[in-house]
Amino acid sequence: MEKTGSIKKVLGKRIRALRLEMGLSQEAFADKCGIDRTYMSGIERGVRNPTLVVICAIAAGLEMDLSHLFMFDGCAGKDGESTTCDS
Amino acid sequence: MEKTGSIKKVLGKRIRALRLEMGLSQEAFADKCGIDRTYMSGIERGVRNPTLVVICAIAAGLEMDLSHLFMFDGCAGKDGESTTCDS
DNA sequence: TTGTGACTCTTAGTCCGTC
DNA sequence: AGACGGACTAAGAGTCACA
Repeated sequence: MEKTGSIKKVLGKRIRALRLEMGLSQEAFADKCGIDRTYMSGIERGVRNPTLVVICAIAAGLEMDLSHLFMFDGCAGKDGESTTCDS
Repeated sequence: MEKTGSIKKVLGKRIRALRLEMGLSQEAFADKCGIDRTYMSGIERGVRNPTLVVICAIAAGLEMDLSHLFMFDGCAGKDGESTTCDS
């Protein structure tokens, strides 16, 4: 395990960007997700490796679908080419 | 934490369905993803709570994008309504 | 307002089996 | 082929004080 060293960072950046779009502080957002502030900090910085249920809670806090949360860049131009994981 | 009791089951079913589409056995697929046979069994049955990197490894094993892995049903009919987590 | 190290407790994840 | 259990090690969950 622990190839895929970057997915955590990529997701963290994505979460942070989305949080900022909502105009929430880390603390306010963490609270909304039911997660500790410092834990959220670690996730955004990509140093934590959250589990499915935590990711799901974050998606809920973002009021967003899980599939949308993982649309990092090439959201949906054609069909099958966007974020094939592991950078 | 541990609301969202069903996301694990939903994802597990999705993974199993996709694996079967590929015509792989649980063991062969687990091997392809680089994770343990029994662990994969638990994930498919929804009793395990895999981490981001494991989910990513599975997506890679499915030769599929993470965002696509989480498109459970209403893939993209309208816009914002498909799998808003936590059933 | 956020980053970070350290900490406890739980669980992710592996490996051995049996049914 | 896959469900399920036990035992184990590594790592995540969740929290704190402090910068």
